[in-house]
Amino acid sequence: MQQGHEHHFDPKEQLRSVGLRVTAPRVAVLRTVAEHPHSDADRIAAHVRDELGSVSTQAVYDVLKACVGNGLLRKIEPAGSPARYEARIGDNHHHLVCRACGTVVDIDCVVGAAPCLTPSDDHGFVIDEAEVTFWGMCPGCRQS
Amino acid sequence: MQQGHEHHFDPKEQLRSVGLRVTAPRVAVLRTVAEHPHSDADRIAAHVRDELGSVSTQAVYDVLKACVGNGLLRKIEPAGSPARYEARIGDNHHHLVCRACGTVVDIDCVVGAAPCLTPSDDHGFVIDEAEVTFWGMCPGCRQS
DNA sequence: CCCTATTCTTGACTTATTCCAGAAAACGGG
DNA sequence: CCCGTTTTCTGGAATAAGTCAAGAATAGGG
Repeated sequence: MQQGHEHHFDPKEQLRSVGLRVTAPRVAVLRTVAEHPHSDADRIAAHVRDELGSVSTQAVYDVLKACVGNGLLRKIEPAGSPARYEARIGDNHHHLVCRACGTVVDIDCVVGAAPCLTPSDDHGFVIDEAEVTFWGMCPGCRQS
Repeated sequence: MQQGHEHHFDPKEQLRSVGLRVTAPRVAVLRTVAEHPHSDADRIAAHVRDELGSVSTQAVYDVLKACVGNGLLRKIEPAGSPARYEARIGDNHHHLVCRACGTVVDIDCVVGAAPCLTPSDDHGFVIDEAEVTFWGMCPGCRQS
């Protein structure tokens, strides 16, 4: 991987900070997701196995669940693709998905404080999130 | 069902208008979805079987796919639940989903011309839809 | 009213994910 | 530094949602 570590991103420290044990699969999963955002479980498992030799599918799912549950990762589930994971959490950004190849890219919320967050009628619900997904065709797929 | 047919909604005519054959399963599916919006395939199949006696699961999936493909129904896939279907199409409304029970309710787009429809950077994509999903807890689940 | 294209049925199969029970490894106390 | 407990990881099986395939049935135009 050519990408540098501009963020000085430390998976071990992240894990400890939320009270999770530091294990090789967890560190590898966190690093993989940071380096390849919007990967699905399969792809993450493949990368982790490249790095560690052999890790069970379940370990990958368990790690992902633990990290999502502790706020280290975010899980997104665009219709039609398996769940995808990203390390960029805490900011209110959205996603743009290609209908053809499923590629996901991040979209910063244009309108600042998210006007979409306030529906006209909340039907008595307590709303905690407004998720925006843009759908379209990526440049590559448009040429086919 | 107590709800009247204010809309003078005719499934047969709808089917013909898009060039689909009129069959009992199709009519029953369209009516079921109109009467029970946001139902999943299983629930729709159950209602259709109540009405017609016996219809295969595949027939239901085929009918749903045909109707979605021809613009008679819309398919929504909130993370964590099976796909759901609704007959309200053509308007740009959104959805509010209960994190606990999965109940879906319709939300009219507050901000009129949908400012969210214009992301800051489209990454070269041709965007054709902005889908907004609100997440929260419904009144019923909040009490548990 | 018949023919043909389309649709429906049955049943097996995929894909994504979860469950389970036991083996292995991490971390805090002695 | 080692030990025990707790948590995690492994391997295999199971589940849920949806799809595929081949033949039987049926809608509707001519």
